[in-house]
Amino acid sequence: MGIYEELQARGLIAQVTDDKEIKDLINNGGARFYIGFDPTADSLHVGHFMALCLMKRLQDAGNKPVVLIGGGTGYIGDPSGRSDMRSMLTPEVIEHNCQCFKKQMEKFITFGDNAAIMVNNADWLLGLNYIELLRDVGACFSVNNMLRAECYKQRMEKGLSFLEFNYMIMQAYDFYYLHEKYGCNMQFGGDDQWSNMLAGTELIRKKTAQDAYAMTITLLLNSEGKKMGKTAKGAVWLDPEKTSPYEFYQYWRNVDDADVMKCIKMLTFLPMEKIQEMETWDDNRINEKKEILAYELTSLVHGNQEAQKAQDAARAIFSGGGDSENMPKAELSETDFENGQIGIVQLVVKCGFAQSNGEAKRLIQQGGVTVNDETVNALDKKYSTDELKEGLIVRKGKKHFKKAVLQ
RNA sequence: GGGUAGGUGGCCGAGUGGCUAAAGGCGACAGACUGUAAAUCUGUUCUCGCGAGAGUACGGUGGUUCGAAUCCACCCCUGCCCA
Repeated sequence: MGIYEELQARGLIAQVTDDKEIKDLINNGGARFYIGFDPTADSLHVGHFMALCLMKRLQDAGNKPVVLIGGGTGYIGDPSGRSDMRSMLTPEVIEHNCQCFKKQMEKFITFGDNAAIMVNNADWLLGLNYIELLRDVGACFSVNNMLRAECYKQRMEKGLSFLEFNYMIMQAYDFYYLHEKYGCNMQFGGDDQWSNMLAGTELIRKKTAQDAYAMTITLLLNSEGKKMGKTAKGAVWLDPEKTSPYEFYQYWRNVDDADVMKCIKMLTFLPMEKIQEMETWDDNRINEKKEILAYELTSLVHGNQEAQKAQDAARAIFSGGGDSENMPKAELSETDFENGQIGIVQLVVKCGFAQSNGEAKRLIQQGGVTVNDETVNALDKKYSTDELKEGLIVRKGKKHFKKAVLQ
């Protein structure tokens, strides 16, 4: 089974410009492909993770990846798949984000002379001359066609600035540039990128009369049709400082029943035979599947050790074992105490279970807070430094645990 | 540039001088039920305060008024129509 067939079997392929050519290209390791990442935040998230996995799969199959960091396109902001206007990022923020991306990716993909390379489109976009670009590239685009693109249609009602409208041209130019400079013949991306990617293949055809290809991967949607990888607090990040390995594990451990197999197929590197076998499993093994999913992904992102720790912690907490060793910790300092005591409200806030005192109080009043397995009802309940030195297991609701410890 | 409709809490959206910290819905959080699932039901959902209460808030800045999300002026942003 070639890589193309594997991607297909995993349900990853959404749209392709030419399935025969692409199959041929990637199955034989003939693709020099690129995927772009816009530096809109200081860490990669699950959406990027899918793209990175795809990159890894293709690299393993002998293809050469080009990681494109959108240091230049970040100045514009992609309107695709968004109903609202993007806020403009400052140059400092963009630069910072680029650096963060780079660090995280280096852990993931093999870079080197004969392996993947990383480029930043700021290097060629920022110095462009407007008039030259208009004559050189702008002439190749039909506004009529652009307006017909799905990604803009949705924005026609809400408003689309010229700045954002140009994103497609910049992305197309990237593809053209990489094609010329690095012989890049393919682009991959999320399905919401389809219009932008097509624009690139067309630009290359017009400028060079050569063919280039594009393929999009299915967006990871849950059974309700919403993008996965989002929590109440925002995205699920790959940076352990922003989303701890335990939280990361728990996110996947808690996906809907209906989404488990899809996630395993699309995100993990488990061999297809194993996955096919899992699909025949009895319904009552659903939790086993979820554990596998969570473990596999945590291990990919944070390493085996962290994955094991997260799994141990989760098992200890939910199956009643007493081991609180690997439980996420909330570390307190002497300054959190008053007269050698800390109130339950402060404790809940310190654990990150509530944003404000008021929220913490509501939680307590609703019976949502448990300390060492005892529901706390009294708002004025206090704990001593001695108790905190021992460590208290604070629980919010059923699933959120922290071990509060005084250092 | 001209005309016109708008900008309200995380989102959608009502409100058009005091009874409005602002209906309703969605989302989120908690409780019950469960399998750390879904669905359902109940409660909560700006900040501080045990509480009475106080503070901040309806694009921005000023103003009118005892009192403004609501009225006026100017500004910023968005849709639509005309140029």
